[in-house]
Amino acid sequence: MGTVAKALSLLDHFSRARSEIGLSDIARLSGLNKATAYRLLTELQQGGFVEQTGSGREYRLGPAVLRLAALREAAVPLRDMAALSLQSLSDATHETAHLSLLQGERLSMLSYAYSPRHGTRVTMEDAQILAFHATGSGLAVLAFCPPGMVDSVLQGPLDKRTEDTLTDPAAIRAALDEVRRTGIAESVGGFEKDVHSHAMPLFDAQTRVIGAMAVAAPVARMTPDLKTLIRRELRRHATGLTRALGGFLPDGFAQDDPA
Amino acid sequence: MGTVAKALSLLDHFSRARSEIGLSDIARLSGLNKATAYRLLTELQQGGFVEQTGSGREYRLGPAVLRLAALREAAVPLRDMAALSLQSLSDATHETAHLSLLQGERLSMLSYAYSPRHGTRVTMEDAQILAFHATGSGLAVLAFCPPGMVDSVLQGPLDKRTEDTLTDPAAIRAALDEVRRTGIAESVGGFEKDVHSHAMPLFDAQTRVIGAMAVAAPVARMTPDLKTLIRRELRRHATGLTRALGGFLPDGFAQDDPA
DNA sequence: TTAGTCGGTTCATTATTTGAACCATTGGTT
DNA sequence: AACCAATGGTTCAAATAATGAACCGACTAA
Repeated sequence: MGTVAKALSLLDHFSRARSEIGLSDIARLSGLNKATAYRLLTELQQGGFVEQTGSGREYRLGPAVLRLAALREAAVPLRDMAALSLQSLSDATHETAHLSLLQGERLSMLSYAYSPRHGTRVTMEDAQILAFHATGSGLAVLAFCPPGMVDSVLQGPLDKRTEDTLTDPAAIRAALDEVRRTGIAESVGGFEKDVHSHAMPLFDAQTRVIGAMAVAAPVARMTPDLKTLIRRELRRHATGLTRALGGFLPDGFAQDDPA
Repeated sequence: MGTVAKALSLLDHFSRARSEIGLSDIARLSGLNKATAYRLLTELQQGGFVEQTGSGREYRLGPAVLRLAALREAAVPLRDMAALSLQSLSDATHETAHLSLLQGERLSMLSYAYSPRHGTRVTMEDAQILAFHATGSGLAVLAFCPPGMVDSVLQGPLDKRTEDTLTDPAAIRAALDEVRRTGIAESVGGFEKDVHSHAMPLFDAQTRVIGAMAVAAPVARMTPDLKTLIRRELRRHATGLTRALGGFLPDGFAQDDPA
């Protein structure tokens, strides 16, 4: 791993749950020597990517990321387009719609939209990391990843989030075949016990998968009719967003639900 | 300069005007060898900080910055607080209010608010970089920087943006003394010919300057009464925001306008 | 054809990163 | 008060990674 990659990887240890991390902790978390972590943090700090808190001397993400995000948004108004598309999808299905992006070997929530229709709904946290094997979005993305990355993910630890989580690599590979056949991934109770989610991958201009759009509904509410509606709308919206971003579905991508 | 700092500095060449940059260009802009730039970009790309466009093979900012910005916002809701405060300041003065943050040795726009009162108004671009010597915000920040940084800025090239821009280091130092005396910086026509701006610095918990809040009005509209109003409201809002962020004004900071 | 780009790659030389050990402080325990 | 185990930060010889001139093949324009 290059020095730059190490420095950037330090940033990955920040999360909603841990927004401030001390030097020794971050060294432990990253497996780097304390002196190394210190030097890297100092360089990140000079660039404004991290800063030290007033109270303790802990580190947290700095203001530079805000500036870059503003520029990214201006260059590629993905977030805005995603927000529009998700709102429309959520309105059409009356369920929670969300969108996640593939970043390296992680899948993270970008944005979501709720429907006001039902009192109960699946709630989301943005910037949350989604497990590949336990979520519809994860399976949708994995099904269209380079084979090497599938291997790498399946070799990693596969958390058994609920009793219904798929953790057997062979079973997961079978699920991926099914996703490739239909173009849509389903996960019932794999992440949260009562959540039924459908997801479809999104692609860039080289037909590489960049993330997934999904609809999540309470298991109790899922009926054959709702399922049909969700699949149709999800397909329509995800295809539209891929196109809007300048991307293309890969050749042979399943265009219609099997009859 | 460390390798990490070099990599991060590549990201600084992206702007609204240049959202996509080719390998050779970015090597030229940064003064790095093409091979070096390539390797750094590759590492940044693996981390999701840049990505290559579909059409050409040019680079642009990647999705990782969005995720980090979301986390930064969650950890330090500065942007939200700033937006509220700016709106209030703009309502009170009926002019454009804006806020910039110091990042390393650059000052960049975070956010702004317009007043609907007047047809003509000063318009802003966010993530814009502000020159220290040519803007009210820049002078406000510089007046409270460590001396070393003032020297470093004054040694750099001082762009003559308009015929009224201060470019003589001695004149600038005199202006900084005045800012320290009153707590508020003024710049008339230094950045854009017809803009009169007032700015006050913002501070963190260690009383280090972190940025500035400013009000920009057309020169034609500036009257003694408006000036008094702006100075009073700016002082009130900037002090309030510094406090809200957990910061403190330095000892001896001018609390009231000289009589 | 020629000449000048471009993105990307190679490899011997060189300069940077690395990490064990070391401070000086701090906060808790006995 | 003495002690212990943390903390953030620093040092320097040894190990490793970064560097850059030259090169490649693919384009484009003249």
